[in-house]
Amino acid sequence: MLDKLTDFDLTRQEAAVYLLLYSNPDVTGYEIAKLAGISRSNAYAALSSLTDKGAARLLEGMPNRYSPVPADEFCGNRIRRMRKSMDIIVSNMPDVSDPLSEGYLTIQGDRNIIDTARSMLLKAEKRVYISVSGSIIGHFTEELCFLTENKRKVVIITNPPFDLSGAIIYHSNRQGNQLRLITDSRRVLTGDIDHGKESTCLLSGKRNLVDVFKEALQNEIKLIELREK
Amino acid sequence: MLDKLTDFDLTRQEAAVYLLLYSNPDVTGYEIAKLAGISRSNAYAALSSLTDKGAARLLEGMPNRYSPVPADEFCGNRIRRMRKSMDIIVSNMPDVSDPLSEGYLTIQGDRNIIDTARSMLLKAEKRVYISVSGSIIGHFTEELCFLTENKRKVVIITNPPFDLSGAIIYHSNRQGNQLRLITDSRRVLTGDIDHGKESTCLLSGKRNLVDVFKEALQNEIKLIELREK
DNA sequence: CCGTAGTAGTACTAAACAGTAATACTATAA
DNA sequence: TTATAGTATTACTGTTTAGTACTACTACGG
Repeated sequence: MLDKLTDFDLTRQEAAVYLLLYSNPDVTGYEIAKLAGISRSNAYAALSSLTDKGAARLLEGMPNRYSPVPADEFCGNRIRRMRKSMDIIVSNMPDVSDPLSEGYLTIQGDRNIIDTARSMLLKAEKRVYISVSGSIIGHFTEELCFLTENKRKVVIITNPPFDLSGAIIYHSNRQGNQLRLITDSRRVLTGDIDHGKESTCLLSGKRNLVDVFKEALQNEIKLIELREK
Repeated sequence: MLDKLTDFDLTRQEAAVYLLLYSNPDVTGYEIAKLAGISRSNAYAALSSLTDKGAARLLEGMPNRYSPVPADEFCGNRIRRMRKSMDIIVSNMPDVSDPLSEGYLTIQGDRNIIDTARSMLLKAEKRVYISVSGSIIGHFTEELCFLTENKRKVVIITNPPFDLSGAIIYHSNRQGNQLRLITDSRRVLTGDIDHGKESTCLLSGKRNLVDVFKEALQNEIKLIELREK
């Protein structure tokens, strides 16, 4: 929980104080210091900072008391502000040329790989082939639904149980943690995944590489079909 | 622009490097150091960090080259992650008791005041009275639209020109930067605004205070109506 | 072949700043 | 006298920024 709150620009101590406010609304700085086991100077500093950041409210009086701003409100405000910043950034950025047809980009870490795959899926215009284990496919449920709802051809190879209305699904008792994703026969993302920060994938738009992986996936599908007879 | 990017967990140096990648895709760390006027050790550190954070991609080769992740993708990923964190935080938080009927909360800073007002507006179930200058009313356009679309009674007192379909609007050549907001005859937010961090407002649910401000607003409306005859 | 210049990358040190931890002090209320 | 309330200050640790030093490689001219 503290970690999640640090995503919203709070220091660990501020996050701890915020959580304390939640279970003890209308407290004084002195009480917070005692509850948190931190010095009063830090408690007052944290409360002041929380108030500035819109996570707490001051009930002025003698003594001053503090209340938390509801988490959905505080977090929602922060996210909305970031959306605005994003709009400003995106509208001020030039278009970036697409490097994918020139070579091979290395994507490291599960998080970045999953983010990259999501982005590819959302930008797909015609068809998508994805082959990945059951533990990973769940990350893409929303994007795959979006695609099937928008009449893209979606072919999925994964472990049972997995179902998705509108998609063509091949069940395979695949071992190992490999990801293969092809979108619009133009981009491929492939490599190992589910190894935390150590996962490494390759992202490319090179036509020959795409063709090689398309053929590999088609062969995988044929083998599954043969096995089902 | 650097400031906006620091909202997305980049240091200022990383943000500067990211912007450089945008105008110079497929560069080496050595080139980045020269363009940014920073030491090569910092350039490599920044590029490594940007790659970890999902803002840049590595084109492995001799030498290594780097490309930016498109800003909408990078920022979108970050915001999505924060939404997830928000969901976790919100679902793990107990309901917080409402302190508003007990006293007077102090809200400081334009940003927090506007955020608080937005929250009050979105939670309004029946009617809203708001009196504020034209330079501020624009912050609430979206929320006010939402209210009128959802059949809440919305009464607005502000400077011309301002219009909103479905709301009752009284034009007033008001001076000074005062905000008065009453929602559902139960909550009031009032004080000065448009003074940056120095603005201070009071937020309360005390019935007598709400009644006093309701009467004050009704009087303001009567005066405007008389003037228009 | 050697020397020079430029490129590529990493290891290390240092200053400034931020976050955390703590002490000391003043003032007030119970 | 004790507890509460709040601020000022110092110290330590970690991060960010700035920089130096070093090794290794490539290209080019003499």
